[in-house]
Amino acid sequence: MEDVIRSLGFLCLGSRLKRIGEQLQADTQRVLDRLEVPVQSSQYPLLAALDRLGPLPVGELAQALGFAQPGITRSVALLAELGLVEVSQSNNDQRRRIVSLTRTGRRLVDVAKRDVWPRIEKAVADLCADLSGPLLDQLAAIEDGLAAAGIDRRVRNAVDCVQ
Amino acid sequence: MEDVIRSLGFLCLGSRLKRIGEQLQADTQRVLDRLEVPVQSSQYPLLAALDRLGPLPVGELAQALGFAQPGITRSVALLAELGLVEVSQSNNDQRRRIVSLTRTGRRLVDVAKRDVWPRIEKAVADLCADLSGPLLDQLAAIEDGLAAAGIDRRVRNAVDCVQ
DNA sequence: TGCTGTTATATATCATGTTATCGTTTAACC
DNA sequence: GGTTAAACGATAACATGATATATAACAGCA
Repeated sequence: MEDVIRSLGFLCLGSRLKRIGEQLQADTQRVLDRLEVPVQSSQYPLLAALDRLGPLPVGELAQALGFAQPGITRSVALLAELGLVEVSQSNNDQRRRIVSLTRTGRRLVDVAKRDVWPRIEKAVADLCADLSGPLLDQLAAIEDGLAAAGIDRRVRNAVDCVQ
Repeated sequence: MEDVIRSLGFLCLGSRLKRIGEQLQADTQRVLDRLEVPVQSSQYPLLAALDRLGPLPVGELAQALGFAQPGITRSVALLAELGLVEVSQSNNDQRRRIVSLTRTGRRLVDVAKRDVWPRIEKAVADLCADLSGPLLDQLAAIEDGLAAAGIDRRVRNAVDCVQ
């Protein structure tokens, strides 16, 4: 059956990018599920931002991640519920709420940086390794590659290899 | 301020693709809003699929578009409410519900194909025209291009040019 | 000092994708 | 032919993005 989104080319590029992005997130989620980490894959960018940049107020976190502020507020509330981040009032400006990693969050990030993120990054990099040429061709190659073996399977294969 | 998603490269490729896709859809939506077309940009792929492939049951529509079936069921209900598609029972299989364009839907698609889609496609194609090289570089160029002038502005410029 | 406008965050609501599951219809097989 | 399995689509519940707007705190100036 014809893949209409693919056939339509540039006209539906937005839908297509979202579709690929969602598959990547879902695959990554399966990797995390197997490792029994209690965080959704979509929350990791926020943790990584705090790791890289240190404690930040909500607005700057939104800016650093390129998402709208209400989404960040929600993510922060969720991660605070899990005990991974905490929020403190700014001293000199009562409006600002500074988000920082808790001790638990710090530990999770350190473990992830050491054991998990490199594997995922490598699997995605492999998927995109030999790509060249026009964008639409590269996207098609990624879709085909994911259909052949998702990120979770690529990570698992690499892990199995080590063991 | 550092763009963390961009800095993380392949690790956050999923989030990044979704982010770009959403901006493209939002820009396209603004073009449609100006033209006072009563359909969300994300519904056009479904209409285009019916246009290309003819009447289809829900499941095959989902397959052709590469989305999960419940999303298609919802979109079809929405477009039926707007009078753009209609649903009829299959003769030989009472489970299948065949979706087809109504006369109004047909007219909308014909107008869009003639007047709207080519402009959007051209604006997106221009945005991606000179790209080459590794995927992440191309994505960065697209993000920069969209920040400089979104799809809606590129379409408007082209239209203004004609007038 | 008190009014006014701006900024930072929270909340409400919507859009659009997902998985899991249910009821109905069909098909397969003894 | 009747039981069992599979297929189709609807529904429920959730995830994660958006926009619009309300609330509270700050800043500037008469």
